[in-house]
Amino acid sequence: MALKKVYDVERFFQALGDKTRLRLLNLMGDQEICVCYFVEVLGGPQPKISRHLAYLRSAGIVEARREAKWMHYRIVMPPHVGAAHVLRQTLDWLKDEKAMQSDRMKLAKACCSPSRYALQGAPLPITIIEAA
Amino acid sequence: MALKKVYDVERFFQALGDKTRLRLLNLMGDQEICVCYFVEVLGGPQPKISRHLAYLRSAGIVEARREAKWMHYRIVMPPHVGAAHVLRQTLDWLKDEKAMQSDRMKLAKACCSPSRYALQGAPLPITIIEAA
DNA sequence: CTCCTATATCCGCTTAGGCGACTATATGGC
DNA sequence: GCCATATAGTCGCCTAAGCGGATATAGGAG
Repeated sequence: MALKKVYDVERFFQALGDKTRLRLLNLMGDQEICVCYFVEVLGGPQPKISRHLAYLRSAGIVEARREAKWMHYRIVMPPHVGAAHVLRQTLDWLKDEKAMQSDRMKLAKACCSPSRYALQGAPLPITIIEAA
Repeated sequence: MALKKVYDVERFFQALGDKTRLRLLNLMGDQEICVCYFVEVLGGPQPKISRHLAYLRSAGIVEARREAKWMHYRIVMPPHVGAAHVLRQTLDWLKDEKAMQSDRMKLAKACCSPSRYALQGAPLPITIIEAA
C-alpha cells in the first residue's frame, strides 16, 4: 500500500509568501496561461518569472504543460481538502486586491491585442473546466 | 481621513510558513494561552517560542496581554475579510493534522494537572467569546 | 546543419530568518 | 534593597531564498 504522505503545510504557505508568486497565481486563476504573458504583465526579467514558477511547481501548487515552444501553467488544487480550501479562499482574496485587479486587466489587454505586445503567435489562455 | 492601509498579504503567509508558528496558532485556537504552556507543549528552548510569538505579533496575527508575571497570547482575526477567512480555514485545517491534535492533547493534559508539569500558579487558558 | 525564440537553469551576491546560547527586563515575594 | 520566576531581546552562525546577469536547453523554421 502507498505510504500516506502528510501534506507539507509549511511549504505550502512559504510558496504563498511572496509577492511575485501571488501575482502569478492571481493571473492564472482558473486559466492555463502561457509564460510569455506573465513576463509581459509582471514586466520583470524572464528568468525571475521562471524561477518563481519553478518554486510553485516544486511546491505542488501549479503544473506545467508544453505546447511547442510555449509552456502553459495552471493551478492544481492540492490533494488535501484543507489546503484546497485555503488556496481557493486565497485566490478569492486576491481578486479583491487593487494591484491584482490591475494585473488581470493588463493580462486581458495583452490577450485581446497580442500584436501590440509582441506576442504574435503566443497561445491564448485556456479556461479550465473543473469536474463537478 | 485615515489612510487606507493595504493588508500585507505576503507577510501574512510568511508568518504561516513555519512549523513552530503553526503549532503555536493551533494551540491558541480560540483560547488565550499563557506562554508557559507553549514552552511545556512544544518542548523547545523558551527563547525560541518567544521569538516566534514576536514574529506572529509583528505580523498582526496574535496579540498579547500581560497578567502579572504571565503573558497570554491570543489570535486576532485580521481586519481584512479575505485574510480572516483564510486564517480560519487554516486553523480548521490544522485541527485535522495528527501532529496538531497531539499538541492539543498535551495542552489539555498540562492544563488538567499543572502540578505535574511544574506549572503551579500558571493561569489556565481562557476561551475567547467572539462577538457574533 | 544554423539561427531564432521561448523557457529554464546556473552563478555570485545579498538579505531574511531560523537556531542555540547568552543576557536583559518585568513582576512579585521577602 | 535582593532574589526567583516568566518572558523578551541580542549575538553569532548558518541556510533558504530573492535578485540580476549570463548561459543552457528545447522546439521550430529554413
